[in-house]
Amino acid sequence: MRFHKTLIPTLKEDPVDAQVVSHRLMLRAGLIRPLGSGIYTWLPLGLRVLRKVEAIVRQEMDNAGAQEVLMPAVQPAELWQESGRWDFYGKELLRFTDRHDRPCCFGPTHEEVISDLVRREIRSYRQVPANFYQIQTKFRDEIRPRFGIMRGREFLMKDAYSFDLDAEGLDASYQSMFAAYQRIFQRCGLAFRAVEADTGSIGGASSHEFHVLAESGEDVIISCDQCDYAANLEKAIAAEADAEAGEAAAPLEKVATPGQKSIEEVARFLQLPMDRLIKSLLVETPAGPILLLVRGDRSLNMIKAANALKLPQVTIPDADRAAYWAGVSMGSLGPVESRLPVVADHELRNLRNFVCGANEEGCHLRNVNWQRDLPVPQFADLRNVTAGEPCARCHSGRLQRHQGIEVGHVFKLGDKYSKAMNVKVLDSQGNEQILVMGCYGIGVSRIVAAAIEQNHDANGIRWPRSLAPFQVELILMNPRDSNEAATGEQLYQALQQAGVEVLLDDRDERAGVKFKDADLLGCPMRLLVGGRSFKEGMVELQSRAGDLSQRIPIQDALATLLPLVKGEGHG
RNA sequence: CGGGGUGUAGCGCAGCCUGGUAGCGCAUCGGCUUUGGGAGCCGAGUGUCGGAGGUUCAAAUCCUCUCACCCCGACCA
Repeated sequence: MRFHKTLIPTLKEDPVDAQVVSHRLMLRAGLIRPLGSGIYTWLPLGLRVLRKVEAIVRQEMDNAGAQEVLMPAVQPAELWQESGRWDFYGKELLRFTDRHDRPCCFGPTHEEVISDLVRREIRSYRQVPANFYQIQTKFRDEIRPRFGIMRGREFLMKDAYSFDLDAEGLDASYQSMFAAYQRIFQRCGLAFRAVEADTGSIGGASSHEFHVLAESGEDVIISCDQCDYAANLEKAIAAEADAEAGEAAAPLEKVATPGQKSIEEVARFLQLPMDRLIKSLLVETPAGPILLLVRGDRSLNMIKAANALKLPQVTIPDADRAAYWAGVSMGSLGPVESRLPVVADHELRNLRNFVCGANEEGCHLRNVNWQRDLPVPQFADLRNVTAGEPCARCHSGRLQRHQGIEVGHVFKLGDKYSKAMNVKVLDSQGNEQILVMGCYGIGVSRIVAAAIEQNHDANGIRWPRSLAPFQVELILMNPRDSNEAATGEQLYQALQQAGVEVLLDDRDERAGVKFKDADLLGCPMRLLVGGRSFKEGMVELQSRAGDLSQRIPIQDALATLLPLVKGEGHG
């Protein structure tokens, strides 16, 4: 491809709105341009990278035996009403009506559509297992799109859906996809980790997420430093501490704690460690207000809370409503003689002589004990684990905390959709049987951003070889010099004939401009034709990684370069 | 959703407080000189000042409404 004939609008200055590296570099390198909040045009260079990811995904899915289809982006509401998600899915679902006033949505995912297809077309147990996938544009009307392509509203996703006769079949399909995903992310040259995950609004039994490790990641993942336990923070658990030999119950005591609101303030005021306090959190749910308790030094995880309560959503009410429900300000709220339903974190089960709000303005209770002072509540997993806690699986390791970008997610859906939508076949005995489903997503466009987060330096992108828009950028130092131009042209043609993807920078610009742009664009290899070395019959070969810089005779250029760019590597 | 911020040339910004000829840098176009890490000089073009309404002799500037974009926020909110 010729630079001067291609739209590659590089920017010298950092776009002011871009907060993360990948967003900045994608704009600066001319890969994308924004159209609205969370929606982007992919320019020629960016599209090449996107197609690289797509091709890798497609190959591995095909190899794993999945069949490619392409489903509609626009879907009728009836399907979503049938699965029950029309009401359950919140504002993220972009809804609209067609000219006949029929409600529709722009598909954020395709469980309903594929279920509908399969129930119509697949009748016999002989036709399963089957796995269908597509690579398609999705739209999710995110609360707050940000970080460019990383969390856009419109994005390119690969989604696959497996159908099996029984749980064993689903296990096999799941494992096959899990393995395919590992190959995909390896081939993309990414450092990633598979973790146990919450199932979110897709629903279903068990699931794993694939995270690219990066500081800018929006998700927190927890992993053990000894065994292979790894989980999303929304799901991660730590080993429970052993019950301590019981401290004798001390007499209950009400203490005035004027003006001491936060756990920290109260702990300091009473000269107690924070883990002797109980944090009382009033949350709002579709089932009304509920009081949640975690240890003073812990934090509540709302997703865990929603799961524990078996409710779709748990939110923090605004201060006025909270005070109305509680009858006291939040700083003095507590579970003793509370009118509200109480759920406590597991960790509090063995806590004795603890401190909590007295439900009386500016007062706390100390030496509170379950049973004697208040009924033993329901216990559940409500809290975030913290780095350094012992691993629940191996008990010898310690938990670590990383940030990750979720690029893949595999679920065992079970019969959640197939039952609701009546997806069944006749088995070998002639009996109807509901199929069990799995679903498997990959954020194709997000991988492009994640790859940049992991592969860049101060000067620009450093593409892994497998994703680079071009393997080689051939810089013509002075296109107006006919000798240099002719040699550059020959090399350009020869490389193309040898099947090498090459970008010819034939712009009539100063050398410095082309060097800066080449750094920014991040092709793994750079070939300089012209200038000083040319006068000596040489060209210069450099790697973007900086580990290679050599002069080679013009006639040897092709032979030297080819082995370095052939095949798929991680460069 | 709540809170905050910003909208002025393609991009980055100043001007607004205190109303009175719409500016600067980069980019673009032309010319000359340059030419190995984002060149220099000379010249040129470029704007419904986000939109609507209002106040005023006069509005980028003041007031009201509105739209868009960005940031922050779910353990004292």
